[in-house]
Amino acid sequence: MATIKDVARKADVGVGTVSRVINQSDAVRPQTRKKVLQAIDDLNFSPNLSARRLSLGKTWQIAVILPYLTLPSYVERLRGVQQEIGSTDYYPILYSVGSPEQRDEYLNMLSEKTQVDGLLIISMPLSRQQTRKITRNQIPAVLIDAADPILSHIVVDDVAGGELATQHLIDLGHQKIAYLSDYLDTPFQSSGKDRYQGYRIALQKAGIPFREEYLKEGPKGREQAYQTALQLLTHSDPPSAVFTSCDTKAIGVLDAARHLNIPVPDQLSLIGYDNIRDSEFLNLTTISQPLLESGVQGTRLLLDLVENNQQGQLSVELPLTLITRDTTGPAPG
Amino acid sequence: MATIKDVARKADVGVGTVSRVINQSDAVRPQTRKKVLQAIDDLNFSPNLSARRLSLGKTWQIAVILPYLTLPSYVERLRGVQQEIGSTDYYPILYSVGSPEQRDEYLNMLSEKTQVDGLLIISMPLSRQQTRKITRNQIPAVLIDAADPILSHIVVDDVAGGELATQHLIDLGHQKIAYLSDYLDTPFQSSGKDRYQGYRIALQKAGIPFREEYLKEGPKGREQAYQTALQLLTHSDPPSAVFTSCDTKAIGVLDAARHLNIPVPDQLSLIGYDNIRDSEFLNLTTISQPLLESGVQGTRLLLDLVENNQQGQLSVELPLTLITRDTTGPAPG
DNA sequence: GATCAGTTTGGAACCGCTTCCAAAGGGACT
DNA sequence: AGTCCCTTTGGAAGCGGTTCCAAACTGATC
Repeated sequence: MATIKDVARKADVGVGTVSRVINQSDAVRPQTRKKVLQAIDDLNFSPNLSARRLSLGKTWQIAVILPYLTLPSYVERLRGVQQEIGSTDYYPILYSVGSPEQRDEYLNMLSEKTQVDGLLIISMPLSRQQTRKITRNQIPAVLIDAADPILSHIVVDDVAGGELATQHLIDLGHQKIAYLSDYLDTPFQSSGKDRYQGYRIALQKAGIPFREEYLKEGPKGREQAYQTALQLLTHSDPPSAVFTSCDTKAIGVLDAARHLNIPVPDQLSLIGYDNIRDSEFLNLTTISQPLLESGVQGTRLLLDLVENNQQGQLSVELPLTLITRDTTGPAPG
Repeated sequence: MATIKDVARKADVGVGTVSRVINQSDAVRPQTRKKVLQAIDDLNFSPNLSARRLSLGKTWQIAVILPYLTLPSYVERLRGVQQEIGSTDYYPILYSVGSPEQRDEYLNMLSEKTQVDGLLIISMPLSRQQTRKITRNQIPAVLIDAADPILSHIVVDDVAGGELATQHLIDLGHQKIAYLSDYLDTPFQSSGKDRYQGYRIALQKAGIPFREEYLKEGPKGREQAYQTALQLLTHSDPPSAVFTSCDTKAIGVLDAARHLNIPVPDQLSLIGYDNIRDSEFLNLTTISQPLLESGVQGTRLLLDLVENNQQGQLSVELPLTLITRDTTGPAPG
């Protein structure tokens, strides 16, 4: 492989001049430039990236840390990252995380600098300690789909989302609205709680009293939701509408309604959250968040940090949208 | 940022010794090692990757060139790559290709060496010229889901797959079998065409005449397939079975059948291709190709090339399987 | 043709690591 | 204590770029 020295010799110039030509920089006399270009072409020269990086102290690489691509939402956010980064000189290195241990391993390694110019962390909240390590080492970092007390991040306003969903049901005339959720009190993920808060706000604004028996928490998953819904719907005074904290749960409720022969949306309106792929197929009304957009904006934010070496936290809140499909309708009676 | 020199000074040893400790190499006296480790810890030292790469003449990075992640099959193959590469010291850099121009740009750049240690090219046939450039520069490269006259590659026998699918329908007594596909004549992908060939072969073997109006080409995607299927199924003499070149399209056809109130599989049998994740949920009969496995094997092959610097082409053909689910049944009447 | 300011150029020094070679150190044996 | 061989160590050289500085060149002006 030819080096810059070879080119310099061949073109009968100094290495500095070759470097200047390569970097399209400054003033090189046209005839000199031509000589150099010719030599580069003759020798099929291409600069060594590692050398350039060492010299420049910059890698032009961004670490993208995200869960192993099992969920469509991860893929979608990644697509956003790619879309945005594609128009820059940076390249993404994928760190696909399959377990908490692996996550910690990667994060540890990457917070030691000199590996990449910045960290983009997707759908993965950080521990206090990890956050501290990153800030201490002054590594530009942005979280997508996770909040952080110190680092910049892109999130959605789940309180507003909860309100949006509930308001939709209220607008349809519903008064007896249940909320079915994952456990509200977990230290790891606050979205369920936020959505619940939105639910309460919407009720309050509409002057509908909150009813304890319409709030159901439980473990994650469709099956769990199915069981809970069976109870809820056979209650002596059952709700006419259910808002679930995620689409997976909504599907469980849909199963239960079908099992109990309760027609949806005639007898029961149902709204989920997240707009997962299955929801489209099942025609589930839901709240959608801008997944791709989160990747785009997160990348943009990170590159800003990297390039301008800006300090300070920036947190962006993306808007949610109501997707009206076939599982919500006017309140019966 | 601390360098190896700082560590050496602090531990009162030579830089060579520090390097030896970092690389867990050779013989360093335990007490010396301890001193060095202490200094490394004190200074929060972490070696500069660019320097190391320059010195070693190796990047530990693999370029993964693949189409923008629109199709689940791309994602699935990528997952295979990640799974396999995760257990090594290498890391993938994603080059997501959105257009032929971009593909050429990336390939050109990457064939110039010193950027990465190897090229993994997914779902993207190369031109003669590109192949030549890569071989001339002696860059280890492997194609997944595309054949090549010179470079190693992982493929499936799509002609056999097309035949397998069609034969399945014929076995069920179908005579009016449509084939719905991406555009057949594209320089970008040949699998659609191969599958089509298999379709024709199966028809011929069974003595069923080919009918022009049962062949539908069109752009990628579910929505497109939906539209096409609406036409096809409202034809005066509609097919009793449809074979689509991919599951995404099959799902579109399923939508159309539902929209037209055509029961599947009673009135219409439907077989897809690829066995994407959604197919399982939808109980779609399909031809399964080991997508994830292709990523795994391709990566393994490439790393072999990289590490052993082996020459010679290796081409692996992965087996296809018929997955019988609920969308195919006996021909009506 | 001498002077001068501005432009262009060559090349040493540097980025931070690995590795090779020679030198120093250690222990077993005479 | 001296010898020998093996282990351990220090540090210079090299990887291939960029950049800074001083030197060389340019041509306009007197």
